[in-house]
Amino acid sequence: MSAAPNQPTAAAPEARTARKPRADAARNREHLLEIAKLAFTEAGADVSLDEIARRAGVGIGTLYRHFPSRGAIIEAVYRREVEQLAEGAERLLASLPPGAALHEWMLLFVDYIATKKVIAPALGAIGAGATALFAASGTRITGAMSMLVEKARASGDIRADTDGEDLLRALIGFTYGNTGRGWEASARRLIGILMDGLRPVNLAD
Amino acid sequence: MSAAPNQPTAAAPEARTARKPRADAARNREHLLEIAKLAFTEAGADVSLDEIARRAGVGIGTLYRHFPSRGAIIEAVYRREVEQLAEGAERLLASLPPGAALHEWMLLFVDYIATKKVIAPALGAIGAGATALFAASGTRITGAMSMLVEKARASGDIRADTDGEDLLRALIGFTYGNTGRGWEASARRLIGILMDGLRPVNLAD
DNA sequence: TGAGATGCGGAGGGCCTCTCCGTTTATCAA
DNA sequence: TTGATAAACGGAGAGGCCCTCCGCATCTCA
Repeated sequence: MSAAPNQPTAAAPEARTARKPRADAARNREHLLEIAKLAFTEAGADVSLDEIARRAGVGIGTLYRHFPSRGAIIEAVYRREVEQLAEGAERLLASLPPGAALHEWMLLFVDYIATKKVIAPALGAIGAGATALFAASGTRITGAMSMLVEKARASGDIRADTDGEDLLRALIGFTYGNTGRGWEASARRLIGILMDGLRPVNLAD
Repeated sequence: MSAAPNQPTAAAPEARTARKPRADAARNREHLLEIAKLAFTEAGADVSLDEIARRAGVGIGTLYRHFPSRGAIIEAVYRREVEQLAEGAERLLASLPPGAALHEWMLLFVDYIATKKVIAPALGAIGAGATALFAASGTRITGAMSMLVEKARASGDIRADTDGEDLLRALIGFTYGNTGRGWEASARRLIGILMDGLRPVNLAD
């Protein structure tokens, strides 16, 4: 390969993502992920990709350029869920008192589990890499939870002896075994009770 | 229930299965399960059913009469694995000293996990009932393990303070997290070490 | 041994995944 | 502003898979 400089003359603004994603392409990609998540949760992990493309209002070719296989789009949806959940912690902390942020974030967690439940089997079928993917997402989520708990303890919104990992285990317990219809409502109720229990001991009472 | 005798005149040999499975049908069913297990473990849980039928040397219609859906055959293979593992405990106890039987059975367990790893994602996709199925199989396996440990303790082949559930947890630990190539060999080595550690304390040493 | 029940095989319909390529559209230099 | 050009779009179609259906073969029992 010769070293022909086929780059543009000026140094392009590299700070975006890679080089220059066309505007419509970025929009379509994001929109596809949004629609795909809805489709997966509503109709199960084996929705046809034709249907996702149709619902998103794009051609099937467009879907396949962005996600070259069924596994790729499932994995992308899952990654996006984890990312949104982790970012949600920071967003909530910026606009709410730490205790309320923790409460809201645990409710977000219920939605996360809802999609994870649907997607996990399909991801498992992909096989290689799925374990590593789950491990990475676990770390990301543990980190978010730790940050929330730390801030809420520092502000005195929750008891000083609260442990982030304990809380995460409780959340998993609230959501994981439940298979019946109302499991999401049940989980939300339990989160409310848990938050009540986390209130610091009030010496004035 | 009234006692209307719609049975054949003589008391038929009911001990087989239900009423009268035709010989060739029973043969085909068993053979299909055997081939299906091989196909699943070799080529993953998404082998085409056409291929399973072809490998088994029967028509696709035959496969579908015995197992009306993809889920049905996967579940049947899994049930058969559990059953063979549980029966293996009794078979081994009948032909070996209890300690050796326990050792051999734990090696069988490695094979069981190997197929379970492949099949679990596909079973998960079936959704309803999968949880109950796993629970039932867990009970069956725990029972087999308890029996083996009890006999081996009674005969003095292993230490008297051995706990069956501990051993099962150890086995799961040996096999579950491992995803790399050589995990089966590793598990077998660990089982050997575990058995060494289970030898009763020899006062004469 | 023969009649009827039971099981077998595989062609084919319908759906799904993924590829390929002509057409459309965004970007950028002049 | 205006072309020129590279990037992205759309959808027809190939190939494969799941499952059904039904005429034929085989087993079972009187």
